[in-house]
Amino acid sequence: MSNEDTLKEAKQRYKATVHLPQTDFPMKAGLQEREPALQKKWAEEDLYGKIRAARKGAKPWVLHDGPPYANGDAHTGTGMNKSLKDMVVKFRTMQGFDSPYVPGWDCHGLPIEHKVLQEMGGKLPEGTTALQMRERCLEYATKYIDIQRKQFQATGTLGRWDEPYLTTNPSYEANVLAVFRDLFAKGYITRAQRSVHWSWAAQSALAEAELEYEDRQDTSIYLRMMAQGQVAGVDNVALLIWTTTPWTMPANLAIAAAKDAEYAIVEYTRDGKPERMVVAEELREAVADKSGLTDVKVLKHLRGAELEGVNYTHPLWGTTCPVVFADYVTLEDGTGLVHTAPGHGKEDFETGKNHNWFNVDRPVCPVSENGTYYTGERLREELNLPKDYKDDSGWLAFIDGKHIMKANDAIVERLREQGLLLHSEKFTHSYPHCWRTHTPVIFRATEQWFVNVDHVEPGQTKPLRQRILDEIKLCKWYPSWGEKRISAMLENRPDWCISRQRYWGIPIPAFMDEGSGKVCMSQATVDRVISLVAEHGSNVWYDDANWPVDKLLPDDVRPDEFKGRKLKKMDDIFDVWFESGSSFQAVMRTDADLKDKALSENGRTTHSGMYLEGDDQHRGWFQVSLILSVATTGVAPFRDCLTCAFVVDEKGEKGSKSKGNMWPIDQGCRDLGADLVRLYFASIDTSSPVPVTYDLIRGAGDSYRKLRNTWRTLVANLFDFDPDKDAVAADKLSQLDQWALSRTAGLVEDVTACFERYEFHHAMRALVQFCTVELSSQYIDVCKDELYCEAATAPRRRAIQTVYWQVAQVIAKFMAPVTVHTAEEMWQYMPKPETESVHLALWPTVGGLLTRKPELDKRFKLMFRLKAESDRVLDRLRKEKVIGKGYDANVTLGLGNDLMKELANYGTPEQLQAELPGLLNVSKVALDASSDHAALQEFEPATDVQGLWVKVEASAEQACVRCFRRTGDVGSVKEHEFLCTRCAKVVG
RNA sequence: GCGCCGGUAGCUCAGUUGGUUAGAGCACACGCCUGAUAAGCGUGAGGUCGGCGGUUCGAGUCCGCCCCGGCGCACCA
Repeated sequence: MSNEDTLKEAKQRYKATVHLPQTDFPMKAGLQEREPALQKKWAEEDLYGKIRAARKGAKPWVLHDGPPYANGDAHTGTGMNKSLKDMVVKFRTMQGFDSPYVPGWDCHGLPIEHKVLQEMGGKLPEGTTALQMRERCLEYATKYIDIQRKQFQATGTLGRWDEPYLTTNPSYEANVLAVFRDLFAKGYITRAQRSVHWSWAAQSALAEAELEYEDRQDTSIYLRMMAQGQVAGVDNVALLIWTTTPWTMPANLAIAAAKDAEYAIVEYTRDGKPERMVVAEELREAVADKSGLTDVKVLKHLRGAELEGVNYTHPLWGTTCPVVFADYVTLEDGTGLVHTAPGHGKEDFETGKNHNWFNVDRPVCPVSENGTYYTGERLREELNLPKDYKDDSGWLAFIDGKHIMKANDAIVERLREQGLLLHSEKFTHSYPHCWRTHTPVIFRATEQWFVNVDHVEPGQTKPLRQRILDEIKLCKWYPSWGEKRISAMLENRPDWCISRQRYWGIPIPAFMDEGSGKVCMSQATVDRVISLVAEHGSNVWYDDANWPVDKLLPDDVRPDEFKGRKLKKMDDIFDVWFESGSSFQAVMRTDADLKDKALSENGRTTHSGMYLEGDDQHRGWFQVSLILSVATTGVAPFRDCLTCAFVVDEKGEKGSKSKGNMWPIDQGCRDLGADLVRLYFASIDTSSPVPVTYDLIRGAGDSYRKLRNTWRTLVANLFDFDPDKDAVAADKLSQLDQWALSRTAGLVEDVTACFERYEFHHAMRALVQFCTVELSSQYIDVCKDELYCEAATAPRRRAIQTVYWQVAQVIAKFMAPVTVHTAEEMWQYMPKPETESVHLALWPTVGGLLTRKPELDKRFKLMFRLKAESDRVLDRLRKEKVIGKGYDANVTLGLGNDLMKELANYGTPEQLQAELPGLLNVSKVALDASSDHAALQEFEPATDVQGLWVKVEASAEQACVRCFRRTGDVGSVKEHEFLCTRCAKVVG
């Protein structure tokens, strides 16, 4: 055999004695195949049930799920919401809390009713009963619950999916009514005539949360309202008003002016004829410019107060109307004289009410629920015109039955023909729209049920609004500005209109005496309805055949004045927000799995630990939940309120189903892997708009692969490690091992703190950073030689394996709430895992081996800085082809006095010279503190360490064929001529 | 109009109570290793920290004004 052959053969032979990593844990994730399989396994083995059993009796910490609407696909944004919730629940579970997750759905409401009506051809067909229609709605909702459930489950979210809460469950409905009953008992409920937001397309009143502001172009008009008699001694004067809603002119009852403002009476020429009008002095020029008036003369200035007693002739009806004063008249836009139509404006309504222009039953509101003017007699009646009114002008016939949006332009033209229109122009402004039909909303005076937010209930000193604001302060808001936002909203919000004129919902349990028109409601009557609904569901209200009024409300539960009277059921249903806002009662306080799981802390008890939704819920679910919970139980429904922002597409546009720029969440999970999608959501700051595209999510693959591969290396080196037998005690660990554990302990502190604050992206950053720097580039790289080349059972090797084992557990656990499938897959490769599933394991805590050692952190920070300087010079020599791998080199560190002293803290020169080759991944390191390094060419000054010079030279020594190091002692053991002493001993 | 949140490398983001020469990952360039291998390691280039002014021995960080982006609230008669 030639020497070369001998060497080759020796390499082969010795290689077999090296403990190379071994693992079946695949490098490639294959999420698309593995995730569904794992989910199936979890379902079959009932992992959720096992978690519940394992945490039974533990301290509760419940995230209460806000119910998504049972309509359409669960898109990416909804999926992000569910994923974040699952992260919180899994984290709290791992912290040892009993943290059940009961998902729910919002099933009633206009959108479904709308869809079903469309399927029926636009309106309820003749002969179809409300009951039949409601059955269809329920079918529709049920269908989408099944669809969405599968979509949500694709994210790997665990929970009580087989028994979610539904707002259509009779028990849920009964609880909503119970909340109403309590409010009623405490005096919060009023029924009153008010001007409310009204969607003529949806034919229903709308809540603040159901409005979306969109830009809209309207025609704004400047209209001359002819004053009767003199104004401040001037004849023939018009009062100039401005409006963007000409369709409200028929309902005009007055003009409002500002008492303290200065007005001008001006004269100008139009169409060759002189005209006079009153306009606010401040707006005079602007109005004249816009209207193209040239020769404007001011005849007189006057205070607003001087307009007192002035009347004008209604431009349509010829009736006499007054000028009044109102404090909301401003001089920013318009003319300083405000068209006032109490039937179509909130403030106008108040003005009308203050002046007793209408009795409670009948403000002037000629517009019907579908947005058309009333017709015939009804129109006359609603307009409150004199009985003998002759429609000489033809206005009555003109608007009769017309749709307001169509009438707008026609009315403008007609006013122009009458010569009353000074000017008209297009005007773009943001205007409230119905969130479902996307049609402009109007104000319409109707009779509705309200929750009075400023009511002081018996036994309380503060109004509800203030008590809610107090509770808000006691909650924790993430991000913190959420508190300001919701406080501001609560401070400003009007009373809550809770009635809707629809079918698909829970009926407001009110009866009316057909004879007297009086409303019949008492605690007893509501309780009666509650018990029926609990048993039969809310359909009893619509089931006239089986539940006629007298059976629904027998005499014995009626208040005395209604006994024996002919009653009818009233038609209103609850605003869906009232339903979902009652979930703290219908779910948290009554569900069998949740009712004893309120969160108690520092003497304060809230019905749940957390609500987590999109930040649009500040004006939606959070707010209504707060109102109902504080009003009925005195406390907020949650301790923590976490919000996330909307998802947006690559152009930054809000993702929405209707736009089609977002895909269903399960599709993304299937195509990319649920863990990747979840990791992406956990890697980004979800408090500002979250951009979501396939490419962006694929970008999270970098982090994913880093985590997976680093972990794979750890576990691959544990193939012969049995923690029970091989784990070593703390005193057997090297300083480097302890440093690694110290850094891990630091990571535990950081990541835990981040999870506690729900800052998943900071936690993930810390984790990935740790894997990249401390593990991959530092600890793992440095440990390879000892791990591979020492004897299998050598204390050094077992020490490193002990560290790997510890660190591998920590990483798998930290990944568990986020990459739920991958962490579970990892867990199956852990030697002797502490639990059957990673999701049953306990969150890592600091202590024992995982102890922070700041002095070691400091020591190795310096060591790795030395390594960085050495690497820089090594790299140069590599590029110059002087050396290849690090073991080809010997390094001499030239040390200044200060650095030498600093190093002395960490060991004698001999100790350091023994330790550093390993750390620097070179064959030999010498410390030289005596030369004048600056003067020596072969020394290169360090760039980032004061008083350090580096010299690198190729080693002349022979490399050990087993460990590749050039230690200078190869062949010292006769039987192993190609090995260094260490390897020879190991091989034996 | 009022308010909130952002603006740091080509991209995604860190940057603690003001404190050496502003960091990381990806991407890019150049190398090494072939015993983490559809991996791993190293080096490099890349920044007027949105702009201007102020406080300070010292400002990405604190203050004021402005610009840009996002959002919320109000007004919209």
